Parts: sequence; C-alpha cells; structure tokens
Amino acid sequence: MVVGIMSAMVNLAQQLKTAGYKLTRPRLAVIKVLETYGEHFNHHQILAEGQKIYPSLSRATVYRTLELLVTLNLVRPLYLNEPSQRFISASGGHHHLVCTNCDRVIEFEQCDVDALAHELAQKYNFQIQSHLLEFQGLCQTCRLPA
Amino acid sequence: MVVGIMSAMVNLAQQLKTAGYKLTRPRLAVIKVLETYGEHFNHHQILAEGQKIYPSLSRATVYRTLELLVTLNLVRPLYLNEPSQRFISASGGHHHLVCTNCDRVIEFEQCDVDALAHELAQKYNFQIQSHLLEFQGLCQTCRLPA
DNA sequence: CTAGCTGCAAAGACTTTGCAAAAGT
DNA sequence: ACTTTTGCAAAGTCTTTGCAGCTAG
Repeated sequence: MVVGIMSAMVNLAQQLKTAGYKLTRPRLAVIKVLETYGEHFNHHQILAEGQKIYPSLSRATVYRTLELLVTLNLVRPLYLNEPSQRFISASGGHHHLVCTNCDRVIEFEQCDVDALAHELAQKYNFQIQSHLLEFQGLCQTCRLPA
Repeated sequence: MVVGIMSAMVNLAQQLKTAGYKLTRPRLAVIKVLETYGEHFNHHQILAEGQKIYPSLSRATVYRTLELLVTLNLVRPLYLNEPSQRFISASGGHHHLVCTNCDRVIEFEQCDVDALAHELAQKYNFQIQSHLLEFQGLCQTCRLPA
C-alpha cells in the first residue's frame, strides 16, 4: 500500500521517439499506464492495466519496455521489501516512510539534501541525478502501545 | 562492487539466543559471515562464505536464518538495482552513491537527517528506526566527458 | 520495404516449502 | 527426551530469451 504524492512521469513517448525508438501500440500502452497511475506500479500491475488499453499486450513486452525506459534513464526501479520491482521517475527526489511491520509506504515531500548533494558531487566527482530518502520504522498502526 | 565503510553487525548470536532461538552451527556460520564481512552480502555470497565455516550449510538454511534476522529487526534487506537482495544492519543510517551506469556503490558518512527524522516522526506518528539515503547518478568513471 | 518490435512458450534465476533426519538445550 | 532446526529436493514466483511473424516509419 502506498499513501501520498503521485508525481508525474510525462513525455515518455516523446523521449523514446527522440532516442530513435518506435512508438508502437504496446509501448504506448505501457507509457500511458505509467503516466496515468503515476509511480510505484510493478510489472504485474502495469501488464494488467496495459491490457485494458491494448489487450494483446504481453508480459515480455512490459518487461522489455520498462528495461528500455530504465536504460534511457527515464524511469528507475524501486524495491520495497518485496520480490518484484516497482518503477518511479529517474529524476528528482523520492521520500518514503516505510513500515517494517506492515510494509505500508507513506510519501512525504519535505526534504533538503541539495546542499549535501552538491558537497558529495564535489568530493566524489559524482554527477547526481536523483535521490531516495527512506526512513524505516513502525507506522501509527503498528507501533507498540506506549 | 561496493566501496566504502563497513559498519559492524555484532552481537547477533546473543540477540538470537535472548529471543529464544537455538544457536545452531549453521546459524552461527551465517552470523559469522555477516559479522566478518560486514554488509552488502547477498544470499549467494553468504552461502559460499558460510560453507567455508560449516561445509554442509544449505541454501535453505541461509534463507531461513536471514528471514529470521529480518523478522527480529536485526538486519534488513537492501536492493541495489538487481534481482537478489543484500543485507545491512537494521539500525542507524545507510548512505550510498549509486552509479546508474556501472552499479558501483560508494558509501559516505556525512548525513544529517536527524532533525527531519524527528519532524516526520511527529507529523506522521511514525517510530523511526533507521534510514537509507541514496543518490543516483554517474560516477567519476562513467560520467560524460565535460 | 525493412529493421525493429511483438507474442508465445520455454528456460533461467531467485526464493519458499514439505518432510524425514539431525541436533541444541 | 523433545522440540526446534536442518538438508534435500521439489515447487513456486519473478524475469529473461529464442524465434517466427508482425508493424511502424
């Protein structure tokens, strides 16, 4: 379960085309799902939703399209203590409170790691594109009675 | 490849015993590996190293022991853009620079999210145990020529 | 047209599970 | 002794791949 902000993943089709890839109906279906439902979807969910748009969409194509988007750095995988990967945009920041008991994920916005990012970029000669800040702990429901 | 700080995972045996579990030779071998090699090892590596200590150690026992340590909140899984999980201590902070091209991981220390952690704990009534701060980008070797 | 893309089904990788034998306390 | 734990092997889940036919440009 994911609670919180859904940030947009837009222009994926345009960027695919610019990179020289064909805009096929299966790919457009996958992209439409990502842009409609935002983030945190896994392959299974993307396949199910994608088939509502393009019924003969296959599992293999979902995997291949997502692999392509990851390679082009438009999307990146996210693992939330589960065997299947989910997908989020490859830019900007992602901020989660993850409950170690029920695996609920709460998204938050307030985060200021820009200064640190800049400092690390200098120190390690690293070109930073995005970040992930996750706090693990117990959510309101799961925390032990005080 | 992981470059950087290896923080200790100690007293796992003591904590297992306290929780009422038996200190068997297979479990001690797994624990010894975690404590010796620090963090970021996956099941495969733990099995291989563990068998040097206790040769008949089985894959199933490695999985079961790690599952147990995760349940007891002594260890937690970490996914680094790959299908297998790695393990790190379940307390404190983990700070990574991850190269999206070569998957190299650099650990860093400087991080100040304590104030933010406190603020979020209040706001969401969340009991924070640990955090993960990851910056994605291109490492010195992979970054595009300026 | 023609190279790139797709669906299918089989293979591969990673993880979990049932069960009889073994071992810690 | 007695229950927990283990190793094995089989099954389950997730992901990748080979290939013949299809399709966007």
